Amino acid sequence: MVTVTQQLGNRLRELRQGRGWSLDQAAEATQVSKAMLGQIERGESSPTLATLWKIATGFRVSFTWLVSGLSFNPGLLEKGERLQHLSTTQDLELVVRFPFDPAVGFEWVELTLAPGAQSMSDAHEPGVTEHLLVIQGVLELQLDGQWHRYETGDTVRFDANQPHGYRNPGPDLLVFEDVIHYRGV
Amino acid sequence: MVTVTQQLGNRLRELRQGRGWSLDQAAEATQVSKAMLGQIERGESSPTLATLWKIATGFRVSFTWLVSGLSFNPGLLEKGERLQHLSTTQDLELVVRFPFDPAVGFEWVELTLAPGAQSMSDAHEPGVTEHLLVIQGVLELQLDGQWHRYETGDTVRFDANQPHGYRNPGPDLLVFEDVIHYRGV
DNA sequence: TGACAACGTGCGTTAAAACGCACAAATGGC
DNA sequence: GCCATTTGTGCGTTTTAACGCACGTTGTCA
Repeated sequence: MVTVTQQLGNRLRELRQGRGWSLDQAAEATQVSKAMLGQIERGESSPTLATLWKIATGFRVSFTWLVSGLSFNPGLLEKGERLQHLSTTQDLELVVRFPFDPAVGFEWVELTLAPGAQSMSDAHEPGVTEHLLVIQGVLELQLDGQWHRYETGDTVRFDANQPHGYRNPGPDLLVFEDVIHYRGV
Repeated sequence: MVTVTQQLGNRLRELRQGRGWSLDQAAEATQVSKAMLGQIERGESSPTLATLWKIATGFRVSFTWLVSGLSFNPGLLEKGERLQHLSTTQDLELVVRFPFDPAVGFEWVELTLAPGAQSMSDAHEPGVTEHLLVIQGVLELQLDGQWHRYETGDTVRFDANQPHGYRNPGPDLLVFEDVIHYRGV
């Protein structure tokens, strides 16, 4: 598990050593104490926006360049390590397979609906696209006020910027995967 | 004088209100307390990298998008407001006309050398370019081990990724402007 | 118009970023 | 081999980010 602060630390250390600067020199150039710079390089501190800006300025590097490329990198996932049961009612279960990660721009959830269960959703913001894959049972999806039927193995993609809903007509359990992509990149 | 934190605050408030979210909703989505979100929006707080990341994640927006476009904006400069005398020896003076700003990628300094004074500089990092304009006196510039002569009104641009030096052959005072551009954008 | 809920801000507390200083290891002459 | 300097880390203090709670305001519906 490599955290964002560690990534930034590595990047900063490479930048500094690539120029042959000592922590003292970097501290003078950036007006950030060398103790703090050392902690940031070691990933022991989560710098504020102000200090990030001072670092970028001191190194004559654009702020965007300094922080670009940072990504939430969970590394290899242990089996089921990050499963999160967000909401559990009697007839609906939502499991987060992969939580949202700004680096990839989507989240992956799995929904399980008991026979007869129904889940309605209001319109999301523009630019949100859902990708569904039915794993088990039968899914009925409402779009434009009309219900569409999908069976095991079927896939469907739709713009979530509209009211929509899922239901399980039964008689079996319904399980489907949902990869939700958000626009902001 | 619009600070970086204020810019971020405005951006965040637009993002939140554009979605019709309350501070409570945003706090639940981002796992950042609404008091903190309020302070950030008002530009009263300089959030850490970790909270910036949580905000981007909660809003389903890439981190880069959230912080891109931030720029150091000093607004209209009062006459001589930001003059900084960085080093003052007997025969050399350096005045910072415009400190480095990541938004534009350069800094503007003015150097004054007494007659006979000389200043040698090691190679900078690759991608650094200096632009000189002689205001007063005669400048001699060393490049590739060879001295070149420039008089009042002359201009010269060179790659600073090499040892170079300035000297004033006299007999008058030498004054020249130096716009130093750095690559990282 | 009064009651109620929702919204944003202020306040006191806690956790942690940031600083200055000093120490230990590494480096480099002479 | 020894001394002087430099480089990075650890420590105690100060500053401030971040939190939970409560208050004043605003708008809405009965």
